[in-house]
Amino acid sequence: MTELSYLLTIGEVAARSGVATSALRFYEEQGLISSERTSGNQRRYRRAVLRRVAVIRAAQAIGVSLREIRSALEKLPDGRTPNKADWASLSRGWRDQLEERIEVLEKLKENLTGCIGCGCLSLRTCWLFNRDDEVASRVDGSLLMGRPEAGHPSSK
Amino acid sequence: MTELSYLLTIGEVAARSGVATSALRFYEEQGLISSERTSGNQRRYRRAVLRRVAVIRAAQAIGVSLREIRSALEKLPDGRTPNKADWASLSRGWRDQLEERIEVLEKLKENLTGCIGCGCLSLRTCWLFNRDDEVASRVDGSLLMGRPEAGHPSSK
DNA sequence: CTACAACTTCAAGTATACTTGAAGTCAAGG
DNA sequence: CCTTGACTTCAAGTATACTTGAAGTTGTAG
Repeated sequence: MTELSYLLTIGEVAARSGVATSALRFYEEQGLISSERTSGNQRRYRRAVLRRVAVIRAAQAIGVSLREIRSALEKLPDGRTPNKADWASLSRGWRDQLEERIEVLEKLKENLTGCIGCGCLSLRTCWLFNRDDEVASRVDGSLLMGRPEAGHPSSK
Repeated sequence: MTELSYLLTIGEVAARSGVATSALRFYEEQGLISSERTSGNQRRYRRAVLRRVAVIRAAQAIGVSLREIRSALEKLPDGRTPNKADWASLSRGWRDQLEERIEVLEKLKENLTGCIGCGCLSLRTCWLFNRDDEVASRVDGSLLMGRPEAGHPSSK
């Protein structure tokens, strides 16, 4: 059951995943990945960690925070590396976020393009130049979200 | 030329733009917006600031940093609020970023969907489960970027 | 066996984008 | 005039996601 083959050093994982060693240690500290130790206390990773790191980076690209990623990974029975079925269920949830995110950006793109293309900047049709009052409350709400990261807890 | 009408207080701008007063002061500190002062040292904004704030929030939604937004706005002759033509040139540049961003996310979505739909997780076709070596260097490069915000200056 | 790269921990630093709090001032209604 | 909410500045705090540096240890090639 357990992988017998070759355990990877942190440097190898870094090289193969493209993630800095400091980031890998950070992920471990945050409970996103795990490792075994040699008698001399050095980390040794199972190959599966590469998949796990890939999943983490993919989720990050979607805009999922490390906290959320950890939660999602923790929900896997016995915290194993996502297999086919696990990944399917993980990605289903994240895909919704991703789709929403894409939609927002597409909408924004349409607006940008529209504003340029049709010369609509008559303060009549362009949302950017015509959102003074009614639209105001929507700004924090959903339209301009996309990044729940730094700062703005949306006027908590 | 100059708008005569009614100057807005910071509270009014906050209410109408949906941006907190603290954020507005921060934007001013960062040179993104400007204001006049009353004899009693309180800020008074021209209505045009609402457009400018909208532009800022839109750009942020695309993923442009405040630093970059400021640079872009500074390039406008005499630092005025973007009018039709200005906004066209601003958005042209940002639209490219936006399109790239959308493309990355679309690609990721295809991968997620594909992985779920076709049961391709044979470690053969799925990029997520098959990127160990060759793909590694691409991770920081472009594929998983999208957010140059917090932290990762990509192994500076 | 020795050199040296790669590893270890831990504290502190960095960057972005704000928010919060303290202490005080201003403006407008009653 | 007085109250009160909105405003002022400035320093410090918050959150995320890491990176950097110091000081010491390990693993392996020669």
